[in-house]
Amino acid sequence: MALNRTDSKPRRVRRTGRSGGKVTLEMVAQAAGVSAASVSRILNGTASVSADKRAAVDEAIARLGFVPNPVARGLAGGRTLSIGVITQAIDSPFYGGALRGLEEHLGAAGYSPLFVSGQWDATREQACIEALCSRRVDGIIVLSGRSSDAALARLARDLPVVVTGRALKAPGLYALHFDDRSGAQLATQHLLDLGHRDIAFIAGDPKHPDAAERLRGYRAAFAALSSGALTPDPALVLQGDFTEASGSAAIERLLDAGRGFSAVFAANDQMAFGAALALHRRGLHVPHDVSLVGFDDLASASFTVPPLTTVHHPVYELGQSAAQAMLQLLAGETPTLALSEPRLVVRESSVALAAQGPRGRR
Amino acid sequence: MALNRTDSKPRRVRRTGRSGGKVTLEMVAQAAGVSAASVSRILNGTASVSADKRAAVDEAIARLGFVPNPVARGLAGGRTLSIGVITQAIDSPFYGGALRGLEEHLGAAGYSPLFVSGQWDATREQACIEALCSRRVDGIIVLSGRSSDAALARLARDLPVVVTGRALKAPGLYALHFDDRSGAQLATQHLLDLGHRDIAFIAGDPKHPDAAERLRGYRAAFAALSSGALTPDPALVLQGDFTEASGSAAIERLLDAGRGFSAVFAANDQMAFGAALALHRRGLHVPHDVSLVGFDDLASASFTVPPLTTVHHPVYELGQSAAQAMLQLLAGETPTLALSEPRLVVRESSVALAAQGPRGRR
DNA sequence: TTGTACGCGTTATCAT
DNA sequence: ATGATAACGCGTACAA
Repeated sequence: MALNRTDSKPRRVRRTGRSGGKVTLEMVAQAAGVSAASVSRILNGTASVSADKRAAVDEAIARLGFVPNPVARGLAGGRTLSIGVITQAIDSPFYGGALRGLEEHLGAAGYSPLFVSGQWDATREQACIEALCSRRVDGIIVLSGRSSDAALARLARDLPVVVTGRALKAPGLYALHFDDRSGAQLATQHLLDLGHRDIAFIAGDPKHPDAAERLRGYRAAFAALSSGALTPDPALVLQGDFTEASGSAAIERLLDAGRGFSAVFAANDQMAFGAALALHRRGLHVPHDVSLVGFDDLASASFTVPPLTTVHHPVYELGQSAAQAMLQLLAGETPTLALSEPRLVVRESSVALAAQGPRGRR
Repeated sequence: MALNRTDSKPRRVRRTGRSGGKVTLEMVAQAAGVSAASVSRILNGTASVSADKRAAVDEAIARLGFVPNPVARGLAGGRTLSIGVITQAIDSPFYGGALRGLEEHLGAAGYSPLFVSGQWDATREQACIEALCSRRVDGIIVLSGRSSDAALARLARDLPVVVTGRALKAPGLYALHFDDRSGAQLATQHLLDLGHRDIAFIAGDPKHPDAAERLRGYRAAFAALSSGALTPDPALVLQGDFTEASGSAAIERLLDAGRGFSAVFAANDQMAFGAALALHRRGLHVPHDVSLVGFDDLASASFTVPPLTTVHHPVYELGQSAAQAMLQLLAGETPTLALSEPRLVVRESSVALAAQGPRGRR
């Protein structure tokens, strides 16, 4: 059998050395005079190792500048140290902060987020999930997904899942819930406290659970005021879809209908911006003629003219907590953290009814 | 040897079935009655295959629901079908559109983008690049990076690189350049055409190449007007850093200095928004007292009060083209595509000097 | 504690 | 054209 071991034909190395000085674990092992297995064990903290071997290996790693290959790790160990993150639109002004929080906190733990966009489409979202699974992500975080609760629960049987924007309990899954309802109630209450009664509401995309919750909050504030007796005029509830354009359109319809109102509460800041523009076009000033309140507290909300009163939605914290929860799930622990409560940020777009001019009143 | 094959202890499969019904290429090969190599060849279009074998394999793939494992592919073939994308902030309102364009066009070609944030820091950016390389991305796209030209050229020797925001030529690298200078000149020219002469300029972060170009464009417009004789008052050039807050601060300083001005050109929309707010706080109205022009044409620019006149920066197209260029580089071709020219979008924040009130004039 | 041997799922090389 | 077979770089039972 030693017959063809004459070494007459030294085999070339295959890879041409792309992606830098490729130092393998095996090379480290050789340099340190130990087996590859030991190096692996040291890297992963598995089992114990003698101090001197560890020192030798550490030295070799540093000297050779060894960096483990995540791809090989993924194949061998089943862990890729990457977390799939499904967002609805990678360029959403709303989720931006969450993505940042995720990136920072997952990164600190050695995990890399894999961002994909679901485009508010259940089918597309499912395709994203499958793509992520095929890439062997260690877990999946779904930001306000369109998938059914059942689908997510099923997914959670295969790998850790963290979802936001819905209340859902299932093994291997953690739901991070923000209280949209009381946030909306807070905002409406603020306008009621200012003396407003004819408060228009621009609702969000009905397919979005948050939208329904915010509408409930709006109604709840009226109910709380009057022990259930008072309910807002249905004519003051306009349908929007969370875009600026829909906010503008809602105001147009409202104005055309001739129904008076002194304040507007939009289910998100983007619609509030659109509403402000439509009011402006009709010669109505915020807040002198109409008070305006938004929801989400986008970064730009404090720089609009006038700065927008809105409900702060802790998106960065959302990302941070989602990362935290995922990390705990991965560690086999059960997350318990919750999001902070909604908080009203009063700026300059809302004033007392008494301080407004007559034009906006009915 | 049959001694311990009594099946008294049925060996568990190692992987517990995570990530769905794991169907391997080998299983497909077996089902189709061919070798694994052939299946691989069919999948990759390498070499020729007989029609009947191909049919059998296709059938088996469909029947078993086989989906190739990108991780194993990455290890074996050296290609991961993933492209690293370095952005400065994952939640930047400016680059959002570019990320979307990248995701869509890379995805259509079967590639997945890996988004990482450089945080405007050369060191951090370098770390990102190394992380991406260790994950064996097939190429890297750098959106307005802070790395040196030399560092990028060096990187391009290892893998295809596409950069934006700088003019740079190197083998394996393609630079996608947007003409910030003429864009800024366009905007300034617009204000000059409207009769303005005291045009303040809020400059961007000096560490950003675009910022310098936009300043040059501002000056060039004055030079063009007067055959080089006219040059804007240095007191009208304020330093900003591309944030809303810096735009506000710049206006504050300008107003405090007492130097009159009838128009403001901000080097990006965010600073223009900040400027608008600062003017508002000082009781100056846009455009009645001061005309205002921005740069970038953010999605929100058309919904501010009043809608902002600005230079359209084709960010979505930027992402699309960067993806295209990367794909061509990957295919061994030499990209030739260029970005469309800057285009002024006139909205309602800029009017003729003659139409303005006296307050903004000096 | 440490080393050996094998497996992860695919591509590439070398035969045939 | 097609099939064995050896990598790819690492994790991990199992043995020592």
